[in-house]
Amino acid sequence: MATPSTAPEVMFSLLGAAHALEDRIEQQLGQVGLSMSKLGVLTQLVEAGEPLALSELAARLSCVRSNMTQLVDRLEADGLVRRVDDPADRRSVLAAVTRLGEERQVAGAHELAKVREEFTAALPVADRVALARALAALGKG
Amino acid sequence: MATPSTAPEVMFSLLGAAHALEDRIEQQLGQVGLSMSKLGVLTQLVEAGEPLALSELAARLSCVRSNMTQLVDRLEADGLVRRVDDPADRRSVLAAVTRLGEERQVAGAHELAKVREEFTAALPVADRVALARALAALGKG
DNA sequence: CCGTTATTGTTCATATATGAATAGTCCCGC
DNA sequence: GCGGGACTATTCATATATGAACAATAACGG
Repeated sequence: MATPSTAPEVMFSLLGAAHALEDRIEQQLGQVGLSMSKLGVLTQLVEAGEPLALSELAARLSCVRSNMTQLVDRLEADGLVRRVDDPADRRSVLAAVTRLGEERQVAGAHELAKVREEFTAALPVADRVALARALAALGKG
Repeated sequence: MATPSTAPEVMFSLLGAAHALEDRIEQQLGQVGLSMSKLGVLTQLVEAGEPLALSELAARLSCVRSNMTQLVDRLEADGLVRRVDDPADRRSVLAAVTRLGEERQVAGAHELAKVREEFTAALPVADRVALARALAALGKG
């Protein structure tokens, strides 16, 4: 017989594991004065290699625009990003990463890589493959 | 050769899947005027069968006490919970579930069960077992 | 062209969460 | 007994997130 009683438990295990992982990432990023949200914005800007509209950032990071307004407010207060007028569209406001922002992004990515290594180390290869497959199945469903 | 490039991806897949699942749960609970947090408190109170101190609730739900203060504020405003003095300890404040709160807890648990069924249906048995094993490995690490 | 529609960022209200600071209360060692 | 340390809930500041309402601007159809 299978283990029917594990079904509900697994869902909560998934939520719990993700929560713990998030806490771990936030803690690690906190060491360089970043959060997952802030690093996400900086990384998008660095990868794009040019200023992006707040609207575009919100779309890429899957959040609403009002959230990006506040996030960029805080990043600007931190000196990691600058608001720039969009010459092509007067409605639009672009976020440009600063020199300090670029440096911080590198530092943040490094901290994130550490957590990724921890994660990988804690998970035997067979389990990692199985986890990937299971999550893929969930994503399709 | 293994698939080294999947390692980082899996970590983010896990976060993404958990995020999507949480959104789904919140959406479903929203139909009966609840959130995960609120349902968590109500369920603890119903299962305990007696009023619990806010401190105890915070411990059981793994959050800080100031969060519980606010959560119980909102639950009280919703009429789902009542603050009661603890006769045995004047520092303590107990949360007592109301009749309406009990009814709502049942409704919320029902909505949650629906999501659990969806979850189970989206995940082939083999994947569910593999997922459980992988999450267990993560928890131990 | 010009009016309708869509888009953009911001503001506000709200929900959830943390952590520091505070006031009240309890309890233990002496 | 009582004084100091531990525990209680609350308040405040802050971070993150959503969604509604709004003003400015763009874009498009006729």
